[in-house]
Amino acid sequence: MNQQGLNNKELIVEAADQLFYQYGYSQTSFSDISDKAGIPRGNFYYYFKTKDDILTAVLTQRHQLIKQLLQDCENYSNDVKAQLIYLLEVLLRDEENIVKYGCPVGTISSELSKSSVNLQMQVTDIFETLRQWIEIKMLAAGLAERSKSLSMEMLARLQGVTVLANVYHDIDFLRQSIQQHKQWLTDLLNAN
Amino acid sequence: MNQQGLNNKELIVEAADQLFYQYGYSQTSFSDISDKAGIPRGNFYYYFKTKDDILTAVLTQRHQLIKQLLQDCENYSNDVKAQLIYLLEVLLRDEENIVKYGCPVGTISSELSKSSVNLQMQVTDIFETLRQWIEIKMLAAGLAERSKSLSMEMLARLQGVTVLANVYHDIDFLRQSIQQHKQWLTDLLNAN
DNA sequence: GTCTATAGCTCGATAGAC
DNA sequence: GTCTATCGAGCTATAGAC
Repeated sequence: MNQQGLNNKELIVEAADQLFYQYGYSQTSFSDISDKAGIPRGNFYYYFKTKDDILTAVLTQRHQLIKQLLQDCENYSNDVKAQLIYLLEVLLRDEENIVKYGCPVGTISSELSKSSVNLQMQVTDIFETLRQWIEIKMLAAGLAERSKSLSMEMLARLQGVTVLANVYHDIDFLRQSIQQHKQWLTDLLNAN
Repeated sequence: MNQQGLNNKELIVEAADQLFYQYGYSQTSFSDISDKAGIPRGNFYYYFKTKDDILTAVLTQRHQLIKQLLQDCENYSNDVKAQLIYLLEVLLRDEENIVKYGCPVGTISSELSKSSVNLQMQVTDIFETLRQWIEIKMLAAGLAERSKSLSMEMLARLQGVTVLANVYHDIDFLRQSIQQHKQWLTDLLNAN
């Protein structure tokens, strides 16, 4: 256990999580991870058999984080509109990194769609967790027959804004788009 | 010159273009390119000094293709709305590959934002060519003060839809979203 | 211009001492 | 559980014959 209360396995996952986000999965080597985690290379194989196993652990951690954020939204308010708007803020809270490296889930999805089919499915699961939560909220707001397509539309808007903010490294565009998205949600939910 | 009338340099760029799209830049090796192009590895360095030089040539080719597509839109119609709708169709024409590998410009942008800053700028140029063309069309449609933000919004929509179609490998979602996007354009331009 | 051979390096993964 | 040493494969890039 170190100062943050993480054991070696958790230290490896934490270091890998950051490096995979900043440099991409295939561009991150065991040496990079071991340097950052402060754990010798050879030691890794006691905890993980392959590099893919490390990515699986990282993706599981990101999935858990998303579930936690959704729970935070539930705790934040009882009002569906407030919950959805809060989700926006929470997901795009880390503005600087989004502008620099894109969406932590969307970019790894993009990378994996060009190589590993197995791991790609794990990322789809994360999107599906988010999408289903949004769909349920749309249902609760009385938008029954459009709930599925609206959940997809909301995710697509988020991803699109993130990609462009990353392309142009434009934090102002990101902020303005969040405001527009809030307005879209407000119009959508008030009209019902 | 081969059957397609391409010289060796063009053959390399063509093979690299496809492989970078399908497997990503860092995941594509010289061997992969040489196998596909049918040209020995060592021969590459007569045409390109580094792997980055090949990517630069590929990005230049993709940029040229986008410029050609925009010219096709100009030739297709004199009506701004028809031109913008035609652009949508042209950009998302290759449905199968978009669902499998994402946007050829957006995904390389995502990969490069995690590594090379120099090459990233070349991708931003491609986006900027597209965006400026759209902005000019919005201006021509009488949407002067919103033309810049509308051009960004249109690109963001396209990217978002592409990312989600790729995440879910859902070609129907892609098609439905194009229809929605057309409706958005119609409402926007008719209201003015 | 075209090709073979290979240098020099880094990679993911393993073996085995402690 | 922890660590060092290292393997074998693959990588980008180069040298030099033809």
